[in-house]
Amino acid sequence: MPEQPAPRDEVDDLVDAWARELPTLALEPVAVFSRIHRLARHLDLARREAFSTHGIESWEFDVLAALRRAGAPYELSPGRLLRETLVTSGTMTNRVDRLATRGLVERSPDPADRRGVIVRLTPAGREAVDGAFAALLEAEAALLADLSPAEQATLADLLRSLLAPYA
Amino acid sequence: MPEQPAPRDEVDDLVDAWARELPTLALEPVAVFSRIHRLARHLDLARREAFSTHGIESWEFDVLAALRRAGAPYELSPGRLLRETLVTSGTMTNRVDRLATRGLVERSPDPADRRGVIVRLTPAGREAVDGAFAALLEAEAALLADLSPAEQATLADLLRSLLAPYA
DNA sequence: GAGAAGTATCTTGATGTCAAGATATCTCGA
DNA sequence: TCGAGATATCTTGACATCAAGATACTTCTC
Repeated sequence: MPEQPAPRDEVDDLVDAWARELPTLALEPVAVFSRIHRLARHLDLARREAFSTHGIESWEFDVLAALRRAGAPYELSPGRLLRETLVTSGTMTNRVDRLATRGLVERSPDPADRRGVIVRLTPAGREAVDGAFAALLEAEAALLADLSPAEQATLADLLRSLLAPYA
Repeated sequence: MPEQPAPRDEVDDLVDAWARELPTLALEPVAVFSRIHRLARHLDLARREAFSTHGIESWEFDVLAALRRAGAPYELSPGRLLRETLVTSGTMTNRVDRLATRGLVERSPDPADRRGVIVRLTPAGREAVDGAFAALLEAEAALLADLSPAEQATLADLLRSLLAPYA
């Protein structure tokens, strides 16, 4: 039950423009995916903003958060980290290097596998990620304020359905 | 009316992990925004895949599509293009350079403003963008297949509400 | 109409990411 | 036990992007 329907947005204009130029195409997918694309972009900016007050960047949060979610002792392998964060191994090597330089993580050899490495959150890293996560939740909650709890749940369910094929 | 509820997804696991580690935080926003983030990523891959069969890349499509939507004679200024595609001026200069080299757009001086430039779609550019757009719609429609038309409309409406503050 | 401020585009230098490949180590079957 | 293939991480080189600034032109104000 939206209090009032949302006004036309930029994607409505986008769909109209395509409809005018290519009237024979079925444009329904654009209304969904173009909005997801744009929201993701705005979300990135909001994340950057929220994290900046805690002195970390989005890519740093992604890595630190994966370690934090793992629970004490906050350790994961680089391979596990890159699977969690969907980046390549070269990128992860670079990220861990820089986080270690900043003292937010430590690298140590894996005693069980001499090819392996263990990345562990330092106390400073844990402090940074916990603060940044709280700030992120606060910022995101503000973005959801116009939706009722029921609408939020409906939205989450519909998004889960779209994500299901990738499980 | 979903035929059957979607199975648990990776974000359900993510939320559970955070809840285990930080039980006092309200995690509702994560269920929405983390899915949007992930969907945007999968969507990027799907776009790349759909466009590759037409020999163009995502960034090329973004520029060509803006020109195509403008309608005949398919002309826009670089400034207008960068506002449409949300990139910086340096990026747009680079993109137009490469598209012109490939013969998909042409650059000419703006007769009305000697600072200005006009970027125009060539016939080859129009052919490329129309084919790529059809392929994109087809791929996106497949991703939406599990949602009923009513659910698709609900989803689009909820996303519009989230996007409204940025209008 | 002359100067100041605004606008449009391009250039430069730094950065983060990726793809491909190199190196070291492990695992499993013969 | 030996070797082939799998696995884990790191290195390298190329590239697209961005931020900041340079240049050229236009518009506004007095």
